[in-house]
Amino acid sequence: MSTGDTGVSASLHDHRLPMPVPVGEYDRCPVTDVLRRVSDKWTLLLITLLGRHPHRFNELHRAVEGLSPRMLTRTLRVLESDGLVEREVFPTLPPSVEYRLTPLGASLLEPLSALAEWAVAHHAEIVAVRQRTA
Amino acid sequence: MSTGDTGVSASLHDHRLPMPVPVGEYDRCPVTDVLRRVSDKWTLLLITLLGRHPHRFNELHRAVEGLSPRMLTRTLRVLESDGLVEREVFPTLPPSVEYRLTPLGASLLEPLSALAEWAVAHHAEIVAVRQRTA
DNA sequence: CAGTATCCGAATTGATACTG
DNA sequence: CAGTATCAATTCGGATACTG
Repeated sequence: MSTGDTGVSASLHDHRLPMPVPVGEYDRCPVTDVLRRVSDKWTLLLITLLGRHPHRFNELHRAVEGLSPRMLTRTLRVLESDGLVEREVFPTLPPSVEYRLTPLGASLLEPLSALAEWAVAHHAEIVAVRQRTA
Repeated sequence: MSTGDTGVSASLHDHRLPMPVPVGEYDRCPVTDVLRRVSDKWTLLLITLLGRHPHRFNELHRAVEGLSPRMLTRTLRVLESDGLVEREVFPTLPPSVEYRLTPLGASLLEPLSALAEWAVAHHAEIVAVRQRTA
């Protein structure tokens, strides 16, 4: 890092966003799109759990304290409609539904890990600064 | 990847979060904390721009179409209070204020790039799935 | 079991006008 | 120039009750 200027950031946004960033363009920026998807209240957690093994609906519901069925469904549906999660229905009685990461979803775990490691490494520092500021 | 099970996801959340994830604990999870910070509407964009070179307030304002002074200030203040951005006031007339990434902020560009590359590589696929679902 | 339906409060963002 | 103040609109998320 700090080779002088923008070696790092260049790779962040230089998939031809011109410098004066029109927000219309920016909204279609892949990075923001993905980031905003992944970063709502429950998505990351669900991806992580599904990264371990497939889960049934109520299994997820039980695993995550505070997550209502409404938000669980909503979050899974978005993930599904983005092709990150796969939903399989077993027509048993009572019905059983299994959710698992698609290969695409699984591949996302990798870059997410880089960010996770950064977060783990630097979170204390952030919190410290935050408290000085507070 | 896909060595069998959770090689990837393990590094995501195994800083000792037990499997039944209590949300109280999860809210203090460094990963989510950082993700939620970075992923509001303007933060990533501002970090990216500041990663190129320091900017003055109105320089950022002009650079990002659709960003109101209110949100610009708010976003910068949060970044500052997290120690990712540094604010320097030059007591000229009229006043001039420069924002730049701190070393901590700059170090965040690196993992962000990993995610950015994933996003660039897979965004088309996501969009395609989305449209089939829509 | 696996959801859906409904209602409501909270948080986020935008628009705009004003100030040291 | 670099913000702040105010108000309105939208979106997000929680609680709860109900259904095939």
